[in-house]
Parts: sequence; C-alpha cells; structure tokens
Amino acid sequence: MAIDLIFEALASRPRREILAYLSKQELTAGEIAGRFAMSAPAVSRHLSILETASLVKSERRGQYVYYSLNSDNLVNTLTSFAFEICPRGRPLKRESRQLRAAKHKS
Amino acid sequence: MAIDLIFEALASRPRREILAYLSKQELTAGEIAGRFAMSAPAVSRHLSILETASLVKSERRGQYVYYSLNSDNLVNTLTSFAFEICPRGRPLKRESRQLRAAKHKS
DNA sequence: CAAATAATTAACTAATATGTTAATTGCTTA
DNA sequence: TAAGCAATTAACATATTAGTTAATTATTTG
Repeated sequence: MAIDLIFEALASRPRREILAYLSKQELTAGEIAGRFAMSAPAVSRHLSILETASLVKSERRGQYVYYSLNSDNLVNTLTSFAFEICPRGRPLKRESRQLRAAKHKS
Repeated sequence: MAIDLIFEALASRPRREILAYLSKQELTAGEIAGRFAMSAPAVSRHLSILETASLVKSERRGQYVYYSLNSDNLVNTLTSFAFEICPRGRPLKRESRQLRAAKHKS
C-alpha cells in the first residue's frame, strides 16, 4: 500500500536528508552519495526505496542518473494523514480558522 | 532526536491504526489490544513506542491504563517537516495563498 | 490476605533492514 | 573496440524489529 511505503521510506534519517538535499535542487546519484559517509551502493539502495515510495523520481541523462523530488506526493500524504488522525489538529486548523475569519470579515 | 522517534513510530501500520483509534476516543490498553489480532504484550510494546515518541500519553486510573492522543505534537511535526522538505508544497501552500488573497481583499 | 484482572517486562525466535565489498551494467570517448 | 567512470545489483554479515509465551507488578475485591 502506498502509505506504508511512504512512512517506511521516511523512517530513516539518511533518506530524510536525501529529500532535504533534493528540495534545493536535483542531484545525480553520485552527488548525493558524496554528501554521505556511507558507500555509493548503500545510497543507491536508499534512493530506490524513496523512488518505490514515489517520493522522488529519476532520469538518466547520458552517464548520469538525476534524482529530483516528487514533492506533491509527500505533502499530500502527510497532510491527509495528519487530518485523518487529528481532525482538530493545531497548525493546519489554525490556518483554516484564520482563512474563514478573513473571509467573513470582507 | 524527537523527529527520529516520531517517524520511527509512524513506520508501522498497527501503530498508525492505534493512533486512528485514539483519534476518536481515549481507550485502555486492553481495549486497544482487543482491536488487534496480536497479543497484549505486543500491543503494549507498540504503545510504549508511541509514548516515547510523545505521540500518545497514558494515565493509570485504578486497574486500567488509559491512552489518548497527543495530537498537537503529531501535526506540528508532520507539517513542519513537510514545509521544510517542500517549501512550495501544494495543499498547505494553497491554503496560505487563499489566506493571503482573502486578507488583501479586505 | 488471597484470588482475580490489567498491564508491563523478560527471554527468546524469526524476519527485516542496513551496511559492506565484489561483480555487473550502461554510457562515453580515446 | 577497449578503457574508464557512473550507477546498480549480488552476496553476505550484523543489528534491529516485531512477534511469541512465561513471569512479574499493580490494583481491586471477596
């Protein structure tokens, strides 16, 4: 199931760090591996887990494989999960309340 | 680190199901265990992981231990993570944009 | 206080995750 | 086409996770 893959993928600090790097710019597998102490094959495995969860996508260009973020999928999953678990959650709900208030004001 | 504990705790379907149950009402350890096929000790372990991540809290009342949700912590963590990773994320960003628009209108 | 119920902790097993190095595949270019 | 670099896959070792049953702790009540 999609949500299982996503939470499994997020349950790893190096994988979350990879997402953070990719949030700034696309990077090749090698550039990503260069930012970690672990071996390239280990990073490649992390990338494949992130890709299977469809949190990132990859594209080969010549010799290199470029990775980039699938940000919509991540945000959608996390927010819908948060809403489901805590229908009266704070920060999201606060935005909604302000939004309603602002609308009524006008 | 807090975020590690939280994502680790969320990387388990039974634990996410426990959170969903607790989003409706507080429950005793036994009532929660009764909703799963696994043994009570296994559920107790899951509960302790959720509590260590401060996603739930527990309170003993006589013979029973009642569990309930710490929803603020969950929502705050997930949304701040989502913002950090995808600054231009869709659903959250849309709310913000609508909010800004509504404000400017008045 | 003894018995019964709720819950957790202990001890153990099986499965899974994560890293390593070696081998393989894909692409470029001399 | 052979050599070289990028990346992934294979094979393996180790650590962690998640479940089991048995034992223990806490609380109520006859």
